[in-house]
Amino acid sequence: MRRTISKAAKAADVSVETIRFYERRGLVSQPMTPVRGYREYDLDTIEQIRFIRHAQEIGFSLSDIQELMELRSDPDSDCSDVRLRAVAKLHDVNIKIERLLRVQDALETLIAACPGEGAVGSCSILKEITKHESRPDYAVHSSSQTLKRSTLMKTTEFTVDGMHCDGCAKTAETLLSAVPGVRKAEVSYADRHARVLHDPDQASVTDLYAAVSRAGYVASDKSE
Amino acid sequence: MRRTISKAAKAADVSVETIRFYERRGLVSQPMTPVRGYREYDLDTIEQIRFIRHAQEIGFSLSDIQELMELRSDPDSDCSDVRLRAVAKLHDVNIKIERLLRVQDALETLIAACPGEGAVGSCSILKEITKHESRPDYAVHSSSQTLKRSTLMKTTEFTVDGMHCDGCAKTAETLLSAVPGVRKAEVSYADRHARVLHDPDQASVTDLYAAVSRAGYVASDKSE
DNA sequence: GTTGACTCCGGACTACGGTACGGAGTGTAG
DNA sequence: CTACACTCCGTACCGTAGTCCGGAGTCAAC
Repeated sequence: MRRTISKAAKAADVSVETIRFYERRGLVSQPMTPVRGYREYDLDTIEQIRFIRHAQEIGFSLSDIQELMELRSDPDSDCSDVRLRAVAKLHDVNIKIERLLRVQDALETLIAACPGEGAVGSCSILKEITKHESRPDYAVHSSSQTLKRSTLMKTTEFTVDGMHCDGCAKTAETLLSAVPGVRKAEVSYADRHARVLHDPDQASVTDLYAAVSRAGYVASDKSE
Repeated sequence: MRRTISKAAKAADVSVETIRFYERRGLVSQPMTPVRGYREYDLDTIEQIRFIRHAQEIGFSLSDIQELMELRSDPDSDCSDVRLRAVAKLHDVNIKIERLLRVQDALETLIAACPGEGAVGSCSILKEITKHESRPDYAVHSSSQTLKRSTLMKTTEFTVDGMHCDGCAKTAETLLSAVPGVRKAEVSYADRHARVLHDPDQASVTDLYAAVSRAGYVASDKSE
């Protein structure tokens, strides 16, 4: 029995439409054997689809996954490229978690303060939302952030431990560059050393330390 | 100077298009004074827009906010309705946080295991994603979940403390009903008592306890 | 040889929260 | 009085990850 699309879908635990969608997006290669108009699927394709679902589960978008798959099939690409993407994704996830924790906190506070009965006019939750002042954390359209750009740049140097190759150093550089306010970042694996040009008002030294520790490295003052 | 839409937008810190979008959605009332074709905005409308943005920050969707605003302007509605929505939203947020924490954990494990260099062929991250088995938590298209429906229902009764009105009881009921596997939930404020009809395979007693504790109430075995 | 299940394919639709565009009218400063 | 900024309105579009639809072709069993 030939493995047509619905068998493949069952095997990979997705819907037929999903496979077709992945094909359209170029995520999985269309099988090149349209025998009499029907395509046949090999185990390789099913493996690809499984890979996609697993990568999705750990937070990668379909575009990310496309890149990962290209890396996987390109013999010139390095494992550090993959690692870099994973670290970047972890970074995104951490940011999302932090934001949600703040939201959780706000909601819990609101709920705790609410008597749970009475007229809406005296509802403490609605009152709180109405009067609540936006904290800078939340500001999306804050014009001050985009305007304040004329501050002095500063170079900070520190020690980074826990790296075991040049790839790690590159990872750390990328993470540091991603911190808002960082203009330039150089990290040396051999010297266990980082040099960062940044606006201290936007990116504090603590922020820099946090960025490298996100990848599992340990930052410390170079004098230590 | 009359307050036209761009002034209102600046005052509420949103874009003109956003205000127009809210108007189309019926989120803010269109000012009824189109003097010579131009609409004028009063402070009330700006207050409404601010309310929307604040509510968004704590996780409410525009549809939620529409409901909240209707509640706010309806003298018959009760504060418990608002509380209910906040609790439901907190519930959503908690679920999102849990999911992200699992993702965070998975990524951290992957990154920690990665040497950070070498050919992609030997990349531990890609290997791990490829072989990784879906845990039931993650399963989205799991057919077993939708098919397994013929199990026996069971009624569980327990004590709920910490409620201070009938609204609280209603909140608890809603939360319990939202637990997958729960068919029916009754909570009495007067008796501090809950009676839940559920599929014990899908919704354990622990799940039920967790649901009510999410709203700040305390569940315990009725015999205690 | 016909019925029913399956496949092919493109295109439209879902939810969410906006953003962008184009043509016409209006307000105001120089 | 003219240029430019602003406003009105409807409509189309962005990204994300699919889902659904309809017409046409195909496969296998009865």
